[in-house]
Amino acid sequence: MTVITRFAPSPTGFLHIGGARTALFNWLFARHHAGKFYLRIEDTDRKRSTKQAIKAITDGLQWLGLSWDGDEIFQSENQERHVKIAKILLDQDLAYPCYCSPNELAEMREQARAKGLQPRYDGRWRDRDPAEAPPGVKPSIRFKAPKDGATVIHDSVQGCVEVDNQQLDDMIILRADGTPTYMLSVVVDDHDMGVTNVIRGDDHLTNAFRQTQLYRALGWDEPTFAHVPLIHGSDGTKMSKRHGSLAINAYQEMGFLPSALRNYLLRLGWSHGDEEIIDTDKAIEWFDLQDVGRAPSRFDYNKLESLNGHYLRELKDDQAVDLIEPDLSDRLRHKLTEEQQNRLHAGIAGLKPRAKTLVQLAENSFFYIAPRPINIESKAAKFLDDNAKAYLLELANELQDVTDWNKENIENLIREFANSRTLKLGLVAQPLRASLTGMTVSPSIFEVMVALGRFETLARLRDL
RNA sequence: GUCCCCAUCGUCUAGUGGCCCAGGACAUCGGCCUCUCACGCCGAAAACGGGGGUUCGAGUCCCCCUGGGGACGCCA
Repeated sequence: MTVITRFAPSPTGFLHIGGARTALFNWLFARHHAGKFYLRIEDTDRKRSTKQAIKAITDGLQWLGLSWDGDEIFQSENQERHVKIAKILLDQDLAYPCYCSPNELAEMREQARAKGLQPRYDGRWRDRDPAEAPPGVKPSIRFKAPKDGATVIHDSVQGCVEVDNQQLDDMIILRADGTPTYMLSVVVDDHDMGVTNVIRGDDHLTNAFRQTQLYRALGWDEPTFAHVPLIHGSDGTKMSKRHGSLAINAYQEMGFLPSALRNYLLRLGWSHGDEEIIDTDKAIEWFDLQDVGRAPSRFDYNKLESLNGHYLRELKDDQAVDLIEPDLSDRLRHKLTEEQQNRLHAGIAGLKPRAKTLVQLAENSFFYIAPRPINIESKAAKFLDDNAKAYLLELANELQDVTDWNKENIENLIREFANSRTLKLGLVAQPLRASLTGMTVSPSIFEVMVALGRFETLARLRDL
């Protein structure tokens, strides 16, 4: 049997970090088993679903590199089918109309809570003659859930979990306006799509029991469930839009790489021995639901950053330049000239290990393309007193005559220059760095000079 | 409140009864490298929530407590 998974977000907001991990796990599981991974947009709540949210979700998945099979599926398009199934349940006396008003229900819940019971529907219309229905009230349709015994699920992550059927009330499957509810729609769609493994957040665990009852009532095979623990914010509670969880594109804007985010998310709740750096091929090869932990985890920005630094260093020089070029030309407010691109390509290798994010990489490389005279940070300016400026000018004159402008020659000349004046190398290098980069921190100053080229180097020195 | 789930360094985790006076990674703190800062390398500090069992032996199994989380919608 081919494995079929699905990611089923509701388009009421952006794709956040928890959703992204759920999608990743579904994707990984399907790819590992050479199965299918579908995207189903759960847009049955038309009031809250938006086009922007759908786009944010698909863009986010694409950016993360999680490609789904076939076209995305819109749950709202299957409504007729959902209603049809509800009718079948009704015909088979597995569902019934309920004429309770929302107020009545609220009261019921309140009373149950007061008595220390789980707030739930008491089933008052379950066996009542519909002839007693109050006039003019459209009923909702409720599923006739088993009253005795217990429902057990064998969850790939949570193991064997059992709940007393008394805890589960008769859920609404069709609203008073005739539209299907989530609980019905998921079951029907998952069945119709042939979903074999439902991998989703832990917050759905209790739903799994109700859904299981529905599968059984319908005589359908149940999928295997896998409820993955949630990702918590730094305070240890569920992440939400107002609480620590950012849209996936926020991570993109902060300069994170999809590869880093995938690796990070994978290791949050899943492990493979002591492995930390896991590329996507390895992830597909190793991923298994058995290795997903049962405890919730907290989001750790530092670790993400560290991983990002790793993947940044692994980038080919050309790729790295391509990735920061849009940012750079924004700062410049024009496209990069060929000369600027050349300097970047020459300097990028020295820049990569010094950045954790693309944003930092762009920031740190700006000095290469900055128009003269370059801006000198105040901390850097402190290195440029009159004394320093004087010997920097002398140095410029010596540099002018270097026959072959390469790192070795430049370094030799500068070391010799410092030696002859009994200056420590740092006393020359720091002012040099300040005048050439405008900063106190940069890659090796000799590399910088090579990347800048002789003309620009001398010009910057003489700008002082 | 009721039900369900969870519990190893600050964080993510390894650990499936003896290999663990608990290993890795991030972060932290030292050191090396060194023209600055990173990278890299070396090293340090840092955890099995508590109490009962079971067993020759428990981080690993059972029970209780405590703590945390999630679910209890005509939302998904």
